[in-house]
Amino acid sequence: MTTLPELEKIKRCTMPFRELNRVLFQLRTLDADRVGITPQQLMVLNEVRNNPGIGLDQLSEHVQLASSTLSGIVDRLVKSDLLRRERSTRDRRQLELHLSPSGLEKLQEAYDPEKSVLLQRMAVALEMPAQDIETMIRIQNQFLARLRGTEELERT
Amino acid sequence: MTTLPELEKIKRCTMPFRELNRVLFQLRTLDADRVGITPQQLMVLNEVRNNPGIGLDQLSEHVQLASSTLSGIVDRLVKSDLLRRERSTRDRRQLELHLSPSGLEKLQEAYDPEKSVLLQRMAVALEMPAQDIETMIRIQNQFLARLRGTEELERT
DNA sequence: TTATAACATTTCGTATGCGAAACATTTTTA
DNA sequence: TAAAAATGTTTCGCATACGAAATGTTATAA
Repeated sequence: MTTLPELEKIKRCTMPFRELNRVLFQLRTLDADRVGITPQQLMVLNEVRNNPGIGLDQLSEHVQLASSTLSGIVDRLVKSDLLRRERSTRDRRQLELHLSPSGLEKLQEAYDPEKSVLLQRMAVALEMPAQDIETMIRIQNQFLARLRGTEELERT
Repeated sequence: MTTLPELEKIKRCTMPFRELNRVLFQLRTLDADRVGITPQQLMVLNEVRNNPGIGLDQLSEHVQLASSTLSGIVDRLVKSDLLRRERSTRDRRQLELHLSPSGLEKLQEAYDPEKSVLLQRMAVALEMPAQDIETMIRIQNQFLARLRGTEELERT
């Protein structure tokens, strides 16, 4: 059986990851609530604004959610007139997602730099030394690669 | 409006966190499926095994889930005879959770070091230089503190 | 050219996951 | 001592969240 000290080490390594996702969710919820959508919807709107015409499979990679999950979120956003869903004429399997005018407005209101709690807290977080942030990301990606069993590919 | 480069930087910093949680979930799912429970149930069983008698509010902190969420997960685990739920005699608001014999057995089977994908991949990940892991955790905690607006407390 | 495989999305069933509200209990305040 | 506040848990309503299966479409193999 894996020893308790080993389990504690695992715990210690993985807790910051769980904690950060939770904090992000809560900060995003503050902005989302203010404009009457959910935090996941806000995240999706933001991602579509940054990648107009994106399909579900790509969006899935960008936001790290299953495509089945995204299908439902997108459905609700389309029904609320915040997103437009089109089929690609080149490949009818593929969706092309776009923000609607009211979706863009909603996004701009949520992420108004003077009101957005998420953006303000992120700005503070990103004031950390750039070298520290780069180091953290580098080690995280190495850690991830090992967990995935793809560590060879990350050795650069 | 927050500039695109700033949004991309935010994205770059937060993606590893989302990715790691997803990978952890998927690895835990492999172990959980093998013994017929869900990944969250497995995580809760593990935490209760390491903290016998723990209550929901404490458990909430340990696993970073809302107590309302945990209430449901515990309910299902009790119904499956994998956990025992008792009320504290000192404070009747407080639960005291314990693994049942079959819960312990299920946990040991899931986290059998020779079968557990999560433990094996974690072992590989933890073979990274200890200094790297410490550095990652330190910077993550500083990042978290800033996001929470409690960065003063982390300055040591 | 046809059959098979792969891809992208949707649907389904079940388990989360959250915050707010409700309830019971304990602690603190007046 | 009684009222108010705080704590711990449960319930509620709704939105995820996932993997598996189904569906339609495109690409590849035979």
